[in-house]
Amino acid sequence: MHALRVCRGVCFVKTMSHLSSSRPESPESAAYGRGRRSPQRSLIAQGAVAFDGAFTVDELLSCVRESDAKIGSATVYRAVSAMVGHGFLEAVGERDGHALYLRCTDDEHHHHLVCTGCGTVAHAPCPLDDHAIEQAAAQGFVVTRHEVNIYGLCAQCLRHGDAR
Amino acid sequence: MHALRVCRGVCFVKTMSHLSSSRPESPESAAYGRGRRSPQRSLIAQGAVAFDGAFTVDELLSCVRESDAKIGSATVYRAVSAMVGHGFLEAVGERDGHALYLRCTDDEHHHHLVCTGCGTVAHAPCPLDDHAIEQAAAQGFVVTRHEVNIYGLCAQCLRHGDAR
DNA sequence: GCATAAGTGAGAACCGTTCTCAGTTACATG
DNA sequence: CATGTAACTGAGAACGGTTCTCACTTATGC
Repeated sequence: MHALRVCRGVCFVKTMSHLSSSRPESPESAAYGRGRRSPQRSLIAQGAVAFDGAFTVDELLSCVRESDAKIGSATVYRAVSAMVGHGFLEAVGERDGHALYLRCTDDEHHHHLVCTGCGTVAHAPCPLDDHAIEQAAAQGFVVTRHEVNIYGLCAQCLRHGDAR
Repeated sequence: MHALRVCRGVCFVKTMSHLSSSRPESPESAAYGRGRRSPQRSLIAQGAVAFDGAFTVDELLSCVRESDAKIGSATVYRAVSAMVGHGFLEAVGERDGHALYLRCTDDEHHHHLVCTGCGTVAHAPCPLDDHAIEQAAAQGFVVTRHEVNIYGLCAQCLRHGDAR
């Protein structure tokens, strides 16, 4: 696998042998399920894993283009939406009108606190506790879906004052 | 222009004498602050108040067009964003890619549970309690902004099964 | 191999929203 | 009341992130 370069402070040189390809239980099957494998989708999954914070499709695209300059944006959009569909990626809000995505390996349900400076992510417990759900029920509602997007600044960005 | 949807069951015929106009402390000053009054903005504020749930700009536009067929969509977008700026309206998520807005008179900080069937809204306490903020701080973050969008079905829509 | 269905790349289309621009109008001021 | 001016309006163009289309390629099961 070719070394992909830095994307938003993420060093991409980590060896990713565990992602190599066509192995029955590779992370790629986690990313795309029973879908077909392609070199492009491999690169895209690797790119997603290499970020250790939230990223936009644009950022992922630039990352991936360092390895394959001809990759199309539609391909990345399709791959991202497939990965979201398989629970490999998660949507975590937006920045300047661009959707933010995140690879999170923690299985337990929780939310994310995204640094608007650098995309670094911290975990936040799901605030929709029993009390909140009961309260909704008391008003006759059944909760079907919720989004909790929390934005802030990480310690490092606070020091440098580079909020976005 | 784009397909306009039915006014989501809100009847606009309610008399709104309290909103009439040019009164020093009318709700319109709450809607637009020190901005100039215009018949269009009056209608738009009245329309926003007439909905008793969440609505999209499109829906508000159709509503307002029943009183003034020539009103432009840009005018409604501008008025809505002015009202959001003055805290008269609140953004409460989206439905099918259309932003949802809400007139909420409760001053205390809280969130909203939007029925995806009819737009009816229930209150939900802000889940970002001290514990969550402390937990963020422990990870070096300062929280600057949060969005909590909760979607569900109200009792009535549950009965009729008309989820969207 | 071979068939075929899934994936790809380029670029057009989509569509909610914002911008531009010329015309109108509310309103402060005298 | 007249007047100046800055805010507002309406029409339509532009914007921009995302999705769709279509012809082509290719992974994969048989």
